Amino acid sequence: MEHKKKLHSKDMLALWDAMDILNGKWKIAIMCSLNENKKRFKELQRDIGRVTGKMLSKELKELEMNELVTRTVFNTKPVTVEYELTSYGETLEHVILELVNWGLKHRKRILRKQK
Amino acid sequence: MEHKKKLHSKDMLALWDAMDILNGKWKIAIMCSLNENKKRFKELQRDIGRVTGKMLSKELKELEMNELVTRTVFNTKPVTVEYELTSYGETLEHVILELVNWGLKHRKRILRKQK
DNA sequence: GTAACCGGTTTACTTTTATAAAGTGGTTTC
DNA sequence: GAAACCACTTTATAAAAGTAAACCGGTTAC
Repeated sequence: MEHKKKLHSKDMLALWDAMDILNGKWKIAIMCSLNENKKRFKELQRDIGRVTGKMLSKELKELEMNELVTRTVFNTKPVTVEYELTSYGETLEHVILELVNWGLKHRKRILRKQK
Repeated sequence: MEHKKKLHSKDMLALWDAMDILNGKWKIAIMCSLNENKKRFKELQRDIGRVTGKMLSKELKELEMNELVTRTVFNTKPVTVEYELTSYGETLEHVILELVNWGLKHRKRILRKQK
């Protein structure tokens, strides 16, 4: 019976936290869009497509709460609101790239099977 | 206006795939438990705790479908069923560790704020 | 003055996810 | 023969997540 390292409960909590923060249908799409460059509300909505105002607003609030995104209001008329990925938000890049890498391998694997 | 690399739609699909596979309240817990060593249904249930039979069975089926876990039935009486992480399942370790690392940093950050 | 854009919020609804508890068919233990 | 374990499945319900569409106050363009 081979034994590999078991994650401590502290690690498990950290894992839940990370998953929790990434959870939500549009969060990753939002961060990927903002990683390109900062955007306004409607710009984000057009860029992501299919997302409703309600969902975009909800997920942006959650990202803001976790300090992954900043929201800046300018006193133009009509008001301009800019969303930007924080430097802290950028630290998620490694995680996201790992997910992309694994996902790409997974897709290749699936395609091989279908032939 | 600084431009960073934008993820291609292919990468975005891969990202959705990966998130999709990790999605579900107990999936990561199951894989972490099985990473330690293979286990039977009730062993898993006791190890994870709080998970209902229905959920465990559902999530195991999904993991099996994605070939991350194998299910082996032995003709003992009563039947023995063993779940084991596949070598493919083990390739998720990098992803999981990235998530753990980020989560740990995140928790430290939160604690600093609370002082 | 009316249509359209901005950055949302509200309402009403559907879908998905998760829970708790009981049941199933078989086996072993006493 | 009663209780308990195994690996589940079924039923019924509740909570969470997501959607579609209308609405809001304000501003600008025609």
